[in-house]
Amino acid sequence: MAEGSNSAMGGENLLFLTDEQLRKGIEAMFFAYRGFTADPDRILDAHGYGRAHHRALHFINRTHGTTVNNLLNILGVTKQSLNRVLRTLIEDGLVESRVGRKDRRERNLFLTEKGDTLERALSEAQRERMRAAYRAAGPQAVAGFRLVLEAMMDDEIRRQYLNMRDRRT
Amino acid sequence: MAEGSNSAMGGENLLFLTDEQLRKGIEAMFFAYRGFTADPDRILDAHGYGRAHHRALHFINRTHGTTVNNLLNILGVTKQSLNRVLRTLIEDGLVESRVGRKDRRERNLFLTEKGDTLERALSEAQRERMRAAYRAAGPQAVAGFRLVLEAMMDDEIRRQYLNMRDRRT
DNA sequence: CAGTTTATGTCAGCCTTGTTGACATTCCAA
DNA sequence: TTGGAATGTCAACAAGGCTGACATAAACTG
Repeated sequence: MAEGSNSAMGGENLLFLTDEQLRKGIEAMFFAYRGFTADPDRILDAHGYGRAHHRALHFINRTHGTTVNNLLNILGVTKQSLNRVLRTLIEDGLVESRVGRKDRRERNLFLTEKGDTLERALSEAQRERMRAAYRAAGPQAVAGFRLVLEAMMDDEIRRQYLNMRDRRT
Repeated sequence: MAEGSNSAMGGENLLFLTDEQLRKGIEAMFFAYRGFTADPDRILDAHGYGRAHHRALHFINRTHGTTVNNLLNILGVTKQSLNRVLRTLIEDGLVESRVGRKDRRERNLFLTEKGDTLERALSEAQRERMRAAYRAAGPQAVAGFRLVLEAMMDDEIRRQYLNMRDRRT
């Protein structure tokens, strides 16, 4: 009977919106996010870094030469908070900060080779879990997964997310 | 660690597993989780609480009379960390801690009426966003969403998650 | 019963990563 | 050329993770 259970009753396509179904979705998000961060966390820990470092490395790698201000918008933290993380990454030689050419108030951020190496290790660990989940769930599930996640974002963030151009599809 | 590692190169049914697709999925998780927590965070902030309090309230509500130890397993934090949060909730009269009947070493945790009120406000805000996302994405997407999330959890956690019996509301 | 294990709570102290405030530098427009 | 806006840095504080040590009470075991 599990099958046609969606459209069976009066609410038609709303039957899956019971509080119970929603609660399951909420808990799934909570537990899945833990898994999602678990593998990089282990690597980071071994290097004495935290999740904040990972996020910085990810988005610097993603948009070479990005400015601090741009990074702030994406990460949604204060500049002071980001700066602390950025400083250690620069001191440790993972990130290079170059004074902007056009506007010398800006700093353009790049990964060094060392930074790139760590970023690859982190993202590969995370991709590996994502890949396994995608394989287990199948292509159609993946499409649904992305749709729901996108619908869950704040409007402004979703706009940014969708506008980030793909690098080599 | 192949360089241009494009996992799609060989198999047609793996076409969606390019590094680029995986990266998009990773970023979608990151941004969506922010949205997922944004509404409760605002409410919590107004009450002087944090996310840790929300998690405790959620799972106490979800499993009335649960023990401290059980909560520790679900939340995946140390008892010192949980205790700090629990203590303030008890002091503030949101949670009641009763000595266990069967085993008097245990403490069974319950929400008071006040605790229930806050929990409802928090979960309703979160459900509302989830509901909107589900509506926007459609039933089929929701099924995929849940499948991928479940596949992303750590094995032990997934086992717990799946075993949590439904409370038919 | 004596000794051990289990469940819980508490104190102290550390770390990461948020926050706000103050301030220096640079750019730009009036 | 000067004042305001933008950008980034330094300092200090708070939340909430963590570990370690220890206390208590109850349960279990030989």
